[in-house]
Amino acid sequence: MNSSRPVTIKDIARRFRCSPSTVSRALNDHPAINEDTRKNIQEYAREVGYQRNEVSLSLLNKKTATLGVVVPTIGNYYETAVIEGLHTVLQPLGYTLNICVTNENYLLEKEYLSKLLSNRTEGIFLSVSQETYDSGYYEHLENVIQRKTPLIFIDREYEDFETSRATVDDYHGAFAAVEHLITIGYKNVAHLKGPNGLTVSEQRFKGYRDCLKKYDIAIREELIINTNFQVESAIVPTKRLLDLDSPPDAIFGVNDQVAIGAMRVILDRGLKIPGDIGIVGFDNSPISAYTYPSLTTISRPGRKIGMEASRLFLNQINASGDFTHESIVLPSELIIRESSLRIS
Amino acid sequence: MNSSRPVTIKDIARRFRCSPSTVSRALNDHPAINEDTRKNIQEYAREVGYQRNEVSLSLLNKKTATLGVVVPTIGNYYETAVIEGLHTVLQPLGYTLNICVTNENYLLEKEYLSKLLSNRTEGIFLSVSQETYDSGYYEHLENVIQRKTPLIFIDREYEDFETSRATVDDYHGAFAAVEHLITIGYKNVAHLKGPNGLTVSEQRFKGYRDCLKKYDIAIREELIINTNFQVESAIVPTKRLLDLDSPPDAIFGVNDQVAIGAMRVILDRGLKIPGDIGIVGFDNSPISAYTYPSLTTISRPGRKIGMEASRLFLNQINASGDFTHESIVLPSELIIRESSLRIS
DNA sequence: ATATCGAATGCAAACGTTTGAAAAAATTTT
DNA sequence: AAAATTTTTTCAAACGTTTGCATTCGATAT
Repeated sequence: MNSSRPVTIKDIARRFRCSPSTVSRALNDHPAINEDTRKNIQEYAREVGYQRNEVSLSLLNKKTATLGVVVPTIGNYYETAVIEGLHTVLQPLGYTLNICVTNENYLLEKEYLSKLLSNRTEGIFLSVSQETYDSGYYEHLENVIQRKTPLIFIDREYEDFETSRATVDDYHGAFAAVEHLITIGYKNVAHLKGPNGLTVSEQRFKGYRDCLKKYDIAIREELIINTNFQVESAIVPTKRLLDLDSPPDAIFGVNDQVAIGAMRVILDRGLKIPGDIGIVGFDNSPISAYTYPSLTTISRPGRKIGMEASRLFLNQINASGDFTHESIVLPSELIIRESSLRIS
Repeated sequence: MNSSRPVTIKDIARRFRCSPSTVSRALNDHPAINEDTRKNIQEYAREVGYQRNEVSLSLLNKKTATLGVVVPTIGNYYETAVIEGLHTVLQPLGYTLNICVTNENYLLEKEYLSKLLSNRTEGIFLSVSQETYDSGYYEHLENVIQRKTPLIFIDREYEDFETSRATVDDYHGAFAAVEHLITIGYKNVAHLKGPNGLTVSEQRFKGYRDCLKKYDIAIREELIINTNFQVESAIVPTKRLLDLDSPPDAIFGVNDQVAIGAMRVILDRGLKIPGDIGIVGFDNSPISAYTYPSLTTISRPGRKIGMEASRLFLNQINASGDFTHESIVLPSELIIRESSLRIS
């Protein structure tokens, strides 16, 4: 078919019987170009819809103005908030964000990173996939480091790597959540944990565990059950909790989704929230304020994380020699709502 | 600093005192290359972490294997499902998806499209922003058409453009939602409408309106109030509905978020769902099955839309001359849950 | 020894753009 | 009118890779 090759600077040069350099300069308002020439060329270019081939420029300047954002999922509120934060800072600086979703899949993550490097991406924001965590392979990351492509870890990270990173203080958030439940009188706090191995899951679990320790409450293994962050994954675990001989009187969910799933099961059993069972989630997703009952939760400043991560990246590329990596940990905050208001 | 320029084919050629062509062929397993040469070069390349510069290849072949996905937002379940669908089909074919979020902003949309064209993106999936709709400007789209870059509309579209498009049957979905409410006995169905002007909003509104017509129910303007798809935006409108002299006994929300917001207000007033007021949402978002009460809704096959859109794109680029654009409309389906189970 | 052949490698152009330096053209000064 | 100066344009190289064609080098057949 009429494939209609995009018009190039050479095409325009031919049309005006001049050299490509002249056209290039004319289009870029170079002062050495005659006023008339400039006008004519610019007008013609607009007419025929000329558009600079950025690919050739990227090759020439070794700059692509493209950044990779590699995340396990974009299904949750938090991730989209992070992306929005990155976008807020970086888009105005002319960067294009290349968003890659790994679905928690190691091979896909590896492929994406390789592709980003091949495409000469100028920086990569990475929240590693669960499979990567599990497998412990990380050569694909060493590749990035070797290329000196700035790599910023978001949330999840390998402790072994020396890079900048931005995370939310999951540990203290979780601690605060559980402490809140305990101080208002709940005695048996269960935890619907995230997938094992992920920093996010483990940090929140640690917060849960250490808080119980602080209040001299023995940890009951049967009160800790895994979920996968999805609302559905909370159903069976919650039922199991309720079916225990000595069921919990409070549940700390690894995130809001899981907490909402748990609430549903509890209400279905005819139990009262927060009367019989108190619930706390994590994320402060928009919906959490409007569930019935509304959900006590821990804020998780995704947008801010994105903006901080951007800052870390910019620091790194603007560094002059004496650069050291930075670790930003943003605080998370307890937001008390109905699901944990024990009527005392 | 040590900027560590990535190693190129020329570097390798120098090292082996051979020409770049030989290196290129060796790396690509060209049969004319001596077995030893090939092995040595490949091994060395692996050692030094050589990685093909895809930018130069893009320039040479005029192929970027990159597709643009321009959407107003990625905050909702639906959009992420669409992206997942696109991804499912196109990632295995080697395409990189460049996801651009316009925040419903015309200028940003324009800028993104221009950038995608400049970067020689091979196709664009577009769900136009609200501002674009409102303003009626669409030169930025003509630009894409002129370049013959395949343009696939998702959900929202300009009727004036001749392109392929994939949409969900919002009209009949909305119709079914309202019909469901009416047939089980609700008499005064309100509608929390989406922003004016958007296809999605208007189609659902039309479904609402036409269904009332079918059952000879007069349309009461005061029962139709705008929201912006966000859960918060349903609060004030719902209160206004409940404060009417003759309040509705059912509400059809433009999406699940809005419906959930409405439910919350209604429950806060001490009214029963579905006893006093029936609720139907739209999207069948994961959370809708686990709200309390669970939400009757209309399914919206985002993943499928993404896959269909991919198919349309592939059809277009593989077409041999006699290509005509296609419009796919996927059905949406009523999913009955507790929020509309009137106890009769 | 020479022609013939096959294998292995090199040359050069191409993709589209920018840019320093050189060249050409136009203008001003002497 | 020639020289000097300024303005405008062109040349050529560069970015990294691929690829058709030519070349080189041995080896084999005559």
